[in-house]
Amino acid sequence: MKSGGRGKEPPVAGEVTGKRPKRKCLQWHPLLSKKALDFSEEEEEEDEEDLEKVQSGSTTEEIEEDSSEQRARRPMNAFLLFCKRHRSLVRQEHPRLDNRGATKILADWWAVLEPKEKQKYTDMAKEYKDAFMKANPGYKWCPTTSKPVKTPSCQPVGSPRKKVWSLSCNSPKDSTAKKVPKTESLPQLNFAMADPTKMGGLTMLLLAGEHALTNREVGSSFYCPNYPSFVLNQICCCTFYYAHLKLLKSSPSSRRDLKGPQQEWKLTLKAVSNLEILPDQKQFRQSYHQIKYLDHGSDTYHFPPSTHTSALCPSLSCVTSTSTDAIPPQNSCQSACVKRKNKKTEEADLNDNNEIPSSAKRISKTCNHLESNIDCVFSTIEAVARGAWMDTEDNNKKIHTSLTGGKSGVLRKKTNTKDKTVIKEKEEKLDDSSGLNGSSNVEMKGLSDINPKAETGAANMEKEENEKNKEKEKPNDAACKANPENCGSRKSERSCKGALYKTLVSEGMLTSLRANIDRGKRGAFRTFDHDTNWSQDSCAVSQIGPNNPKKLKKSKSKDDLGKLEEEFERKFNSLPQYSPLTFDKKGTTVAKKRKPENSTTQEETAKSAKGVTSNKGHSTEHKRLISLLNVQGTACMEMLVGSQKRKARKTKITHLVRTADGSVSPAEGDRIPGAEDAGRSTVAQELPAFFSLTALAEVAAMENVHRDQRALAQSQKKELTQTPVLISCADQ
DNA sequence: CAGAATGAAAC
DNA sequence: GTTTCATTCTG
Repeated sequence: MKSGGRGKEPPVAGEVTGKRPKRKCLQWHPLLSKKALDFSEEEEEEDEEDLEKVQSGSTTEEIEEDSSEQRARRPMNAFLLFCKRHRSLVRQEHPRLDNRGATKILADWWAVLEPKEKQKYTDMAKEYKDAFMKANPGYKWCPTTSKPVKTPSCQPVGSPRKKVWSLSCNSPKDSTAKKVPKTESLPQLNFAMADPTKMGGLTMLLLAGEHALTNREVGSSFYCPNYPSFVLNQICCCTFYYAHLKLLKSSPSSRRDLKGPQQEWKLTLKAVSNLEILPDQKQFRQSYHQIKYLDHGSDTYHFPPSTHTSALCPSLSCVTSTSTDAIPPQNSCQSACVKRKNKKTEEADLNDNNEIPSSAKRISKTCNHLESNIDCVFSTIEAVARGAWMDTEDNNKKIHTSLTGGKSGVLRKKTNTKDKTVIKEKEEKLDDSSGLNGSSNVEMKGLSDINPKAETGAANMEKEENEKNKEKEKPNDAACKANPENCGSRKSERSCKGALYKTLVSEGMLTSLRANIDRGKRGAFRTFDHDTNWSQDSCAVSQIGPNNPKKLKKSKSKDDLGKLEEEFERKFNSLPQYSPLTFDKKGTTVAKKRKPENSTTQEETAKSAKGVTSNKGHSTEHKRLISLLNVQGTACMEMLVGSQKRKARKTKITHLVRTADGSVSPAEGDRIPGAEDAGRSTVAQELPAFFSLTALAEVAAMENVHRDQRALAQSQKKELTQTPVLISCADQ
């Protein structure tokens, strides 16, 4: 029954039931519309040229006038802007929270935000919308049913996730359009650009990815299908190491004792497998930065030639030791390949081995800062692994087929990113033809100056990494493009790098990656730097941007576009970024009983109930969970007051009947007014006692009864282990 | 790919 | 009133 809901149906199904057909919208791009430039009254000449260039550059056939308008993606509303701006913060604050949980928190934050504070966002959203509407005069938010729908694949410009925006260039503060010097031509904001403050470790990633490709013959286990992320982690440990060896090797004081990739690979394996567990936070951090230095190619740090391995070991050992027990010195990857399914099972196994109650252990683990650090590396590595692996797959049909039956984790990414990758390749070309090549890099560099104060030297290193990377990319770039057939399937190192990077960006990997790194950092000195950090952070982040970037631009014709993108980016970045503390305070004042992790708890609540009811009975499991819910019942009821959640769709509501004992049971046609709102703010006051969490849980469960089965299995499994952790975290 | 949220627009 | 779809990204 939910099928008609928000799930994106194939756009082709023109007339399903009575509902509007869903269509895939193309990201709106000013270049898609002749009118694109209208909104900024004066300055369009040069842009027009660029426009034509680009349009002719792309395969023009797919851009029909009307379809382009129809396809354009909606501009973000204020809340979405807010989300985009703050999601990473939420994720920093709640590292264990999944994205949906983060969204909930964001909603809560948004809810407690004062109108004045929201204003900037609403203003900007309005600007976006206005600009958008000018560019797409007849744009229909919800496309009319009759229009023919095109396949999603025919997106002319840009990847699904890479957006270029255009809007009038007034600052967010002056909501009245047209304050800005019109010399600023069409401003464009590439909204999907990775947050410049989160671009760290790129070179590292790219090198790793490179290695994954170039050395796959050597490490034959690379071909292992069904690669669990754990194994990918392993691989990337090696990759990591290799990358740095390589760097060492190429340094002036190059060491000649390594001959060829084979030996290097062996050395890497050996190094990785012989590591000891060194869960020392300081050491880890140190090593981490050492690696960065290395990666960065800085001369300021030299490993003693004979001890470089041990110098690098700590970080590696941290990674490997968390992810696995001792690895056999040889064939570590191969053995690992069949060993474990994923990181989580992995953890479980570890816990079992140690005979520590898993919940207890998790609790302590969760609160362990060291884990944050490790996690951040894990994330990094995993991101690399996925990207690299994907590229490898792209590049090699053999692999592709072998992987087809692979595990969902890997596969998902693959399929998900594949067409995107193709599109991006296209886009890349397009950028070239329009002379835009490198603009993003330039922008990145410029924007990378916008570092929050929290950023330390590491950030600077990363900034420089970006520069370096920019230069590194060029030569191979040409090589890639020389071969037209390469588009869509990777053939060169560079394209792999590029694809890896782009994949990371498009998937938000870099953001989360960097967020993870920050998370690690923050975790390390959270106690003392938290407050000060955030107190100035909000606006400090924003202001720095505008100055530097301009100088960094070298390309002339793309200067405008680059500038514009930059302008948009700046604008977005200039949106206030509120400290989690702010919301905590607000939260306590607005809703007294709000708990830090309430959203999570609720989510878990629903999850748990969902999983349980599939059993059709009130198992002990069920009882446990219900009681667990009731324990927090009061608090949760209070918590619900704070946020104003959207009413559930009627079609999604399983109607409820209140029974004599006050519990709620589902019934088909007989809904008590307000029952559907049991979880909503307004009703909470009116029905304080009747709708216990048990009831809510059941409601949630009933509403989800028809949902996919695999989620059930998953949640059933997970809730058992994770619920206690979440609760405990709420208290910390 | 679903989904978590809010909001704008179109039914 | 209801539905769609913008955002992100985990499961």
